[in-house]
Amino acid sequence: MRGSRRQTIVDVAQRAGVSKSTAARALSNAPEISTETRKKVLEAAQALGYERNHLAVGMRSGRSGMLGLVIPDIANPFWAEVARGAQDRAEIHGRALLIFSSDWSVERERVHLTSVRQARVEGIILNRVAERQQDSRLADMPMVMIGSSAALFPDMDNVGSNIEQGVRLAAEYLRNRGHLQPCLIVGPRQRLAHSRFMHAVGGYYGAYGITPDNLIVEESDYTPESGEAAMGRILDRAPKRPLAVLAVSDLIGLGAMMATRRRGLDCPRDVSIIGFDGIQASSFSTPGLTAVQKPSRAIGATSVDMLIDQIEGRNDEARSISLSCKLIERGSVSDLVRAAQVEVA
Amino acid sequence: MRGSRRQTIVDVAQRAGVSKSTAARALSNAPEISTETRKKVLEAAQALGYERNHLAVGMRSGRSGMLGLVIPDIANPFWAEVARGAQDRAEIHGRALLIFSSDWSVERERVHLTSVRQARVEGIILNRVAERQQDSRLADMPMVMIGSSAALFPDMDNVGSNIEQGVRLAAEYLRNRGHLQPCLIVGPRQRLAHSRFMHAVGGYYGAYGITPDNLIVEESDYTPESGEAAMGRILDRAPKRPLAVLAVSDLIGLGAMMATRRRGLDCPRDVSIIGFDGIQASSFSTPGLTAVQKPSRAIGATSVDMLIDQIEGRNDEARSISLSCKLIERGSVSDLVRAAQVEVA
DNA sequence: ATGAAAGCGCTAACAC
DNA sequence: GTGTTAGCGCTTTCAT
Repeated sequence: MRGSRRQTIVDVAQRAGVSKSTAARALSNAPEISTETRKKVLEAAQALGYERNHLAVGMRSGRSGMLGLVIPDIANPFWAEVARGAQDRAEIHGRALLIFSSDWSVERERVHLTSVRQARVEGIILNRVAERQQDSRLADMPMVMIGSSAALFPDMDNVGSNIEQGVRLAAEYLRNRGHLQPCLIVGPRQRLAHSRFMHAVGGYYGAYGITPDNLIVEESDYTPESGEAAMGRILDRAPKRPLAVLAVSDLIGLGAMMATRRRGLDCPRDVSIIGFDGIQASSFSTPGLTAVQKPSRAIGATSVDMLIDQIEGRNDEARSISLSCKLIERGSVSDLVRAAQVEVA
Repeated sequence: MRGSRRQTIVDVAQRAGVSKSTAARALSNAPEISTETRKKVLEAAQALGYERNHLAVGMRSGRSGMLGLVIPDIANPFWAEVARGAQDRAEIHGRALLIFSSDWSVERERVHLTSVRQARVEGIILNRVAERQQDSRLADMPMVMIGSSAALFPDMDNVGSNIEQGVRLAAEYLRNRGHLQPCLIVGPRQRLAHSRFMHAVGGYYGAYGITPDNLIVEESDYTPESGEAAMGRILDRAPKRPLAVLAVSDLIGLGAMMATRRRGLDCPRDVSIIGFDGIQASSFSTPGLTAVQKPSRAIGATSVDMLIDQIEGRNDEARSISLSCKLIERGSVSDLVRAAQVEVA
């Protein structure tokens, strides 16, 4: 059989002594077929080493068996986790995943979106970099938005982490340990994730009469290097110690920790840091980075489930799912309250 | 145009006032077409919002525009980097990437291999988990093997890191700093990567009259937890301090560092550790993990280039490319030699 | 340089 | 329950 031409359904049908369509029915587990015929066909397929041509299937039936996933960067630990969750789930639904990294570039995102559509994926899961108003070309096929940009598309299915709850988790944790007014290291200001984060922060601290203007805020890219630089600026601006920092991502928080050390300061004694992501790398620093963990894998898995629902025509109107965050306590935040009590005693 | 049926090449041809085939030629940049006609067709396509159906293209031409990538785990930092390298390169060649995680399971690998073949990818890049003798079904399409398993397929294109050179880099570095006989934490013994690693180790140390039997060796999975356990066993077996450990992966090395700390020992003073991977997470530990860095992205990129060469019919016989490793010096290895000199002085 | 026609491998109506 | 037939949208001879 090696080296010979690829077997088609016709070959299988011939060998099984049935018609093309009967073979097709047997191969696709159609119900209206006799057990005996099915067995014959399956045996023939097996013997021939037949492998269904999904291009042909997709062409005829409209079901290509593929889903598109367009994210900023597959090499970023957070997005890699999301991708893994999506992959596992897609496998369960019998779908393959076409994955693209837009690298936070609007232009690359556009190109990739075109690619997935041309590949005739059945649906697209997208973390949108271009956060402008809705692009009409996005509307005409099953699609699920993931991450913060989802808010811009209220009429679309979307799934993300519950930022409000996550921020509350972090802020409460800080507050319970005596850090009432943490500094913030936020992401790029033009990104939607930034306003969502600030809104959540404002919501929490507003109740305590603190507005974001009262807080020291520095901006950073989602890299440790940039986080380190931002922390440097905070240290310049805020000579008071001890001090606490809430970083919008773990990588940034980790960078902040390096800056702290580089200045001869100790984390958590002089500087407390809390991250936002919950990636594995944060468990390796000393101290480990206490962080709010986003439900990365679940986001990937859920987005696929929602997409399949759309594809199969269940789910009439747009759903918005927001998955809870968890706090991973490690050692990067000091407990000022306990310290004070000990001192008194 | 919204909501209406998807535009086909026939629609484009009609609007441009040419035949289907002329439109097809214009759209695929065929040379034998007048500039004027091409322009007309392109405009029509643009106006209609036409998007080429790659399923149909693939079906007719045999070029689906897709490549398959089957790796152990996209959420593993090393493999995520490989995937990113492959992705960027695939984009350049106008190909999309179908990515699967086998999770080190032979069964899942088999299933995924079937999936990519059914999707009619033009070629497959594979890190083989099942390391038995050659599977005949792998031979009949363009394929490049990546990682250590490649050695089992001498008649296939393959690309990986130069383990011998990497081990030499690590061993030499250790030796120069007075660590003449490091302990080893190796990966699962049944995996081919293990024998390759041990062979390289044997090659280096043989020259110094040291056989692997003289070395303390512990086995570990590619996780920090498992590495931590393995380090615990080493510490039990080897009471002598200071001591050096060469770990076969960064995640394992990082785990070893945690075990060291947990025992109240100091890295690098009591225990020196060197890793093998060069992932970002290793830069966050204290001390940072000195490690041999494998050329992960380059492996991904090169594998795609080789695959495209195969697909396009260049490259008659199997090539084996092995990319050099680099040493990333951080702080996890002590310098016994200098320490001794200082003492003397 | 362009058009007509065939057909890639499959599924979905429609017969029987 | 099974066979027949007609395409899905495109590329590719083969004419012209």
